[in-house]
Amino acid sequence: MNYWLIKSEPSSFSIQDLAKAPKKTTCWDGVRNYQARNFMQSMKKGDRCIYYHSNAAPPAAVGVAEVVKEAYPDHSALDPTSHYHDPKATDEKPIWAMVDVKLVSVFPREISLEELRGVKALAGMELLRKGSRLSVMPITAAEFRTIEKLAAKTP
DNA sequence: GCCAACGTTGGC
DNA sequence: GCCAACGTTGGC
Repeated sequence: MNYWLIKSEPSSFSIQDLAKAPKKTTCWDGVRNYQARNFMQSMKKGDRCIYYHSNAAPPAAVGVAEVVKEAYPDHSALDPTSHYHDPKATDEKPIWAMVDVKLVSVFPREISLEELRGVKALAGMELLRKGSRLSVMPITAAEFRTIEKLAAKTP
């Protein structure tokens, strides 16, 4: 099993939205970055993802989701009315991919970016690199567990 | 293949 | 709203 961190802007789709979604599941569409797409394509069913709120006040790790469907074409790229439409995408070459993720848990408290930065065991995470903009990134099992433990205890 | 211009991300 | 960092585009 592999571990990942996935970003979403709560104003567009928050973890609370995921909790309210049918079967608490959503397709992770709209990824338009090749590196992030490639990471998504290597996701396996059962992999766990830290759900992270970007562009939030404060930006924070807010819960855990599970991959329930492996990469398949992102149909929003083919939809001219979609905000995520990509004119270069075709049925034969959809270019972009998405996975389905299901909510596992909403953390009892959010762990802000500021707090994450203060944790030594997390110092190697891509998320904390200056200028990091990747919306899907791998993390280690140790990092995943560290974040889970942080969420469970009061600061 | 270089690189300037531009658009986007995301923290603050 | 600002702006730094980055990715993409397109002229050459």
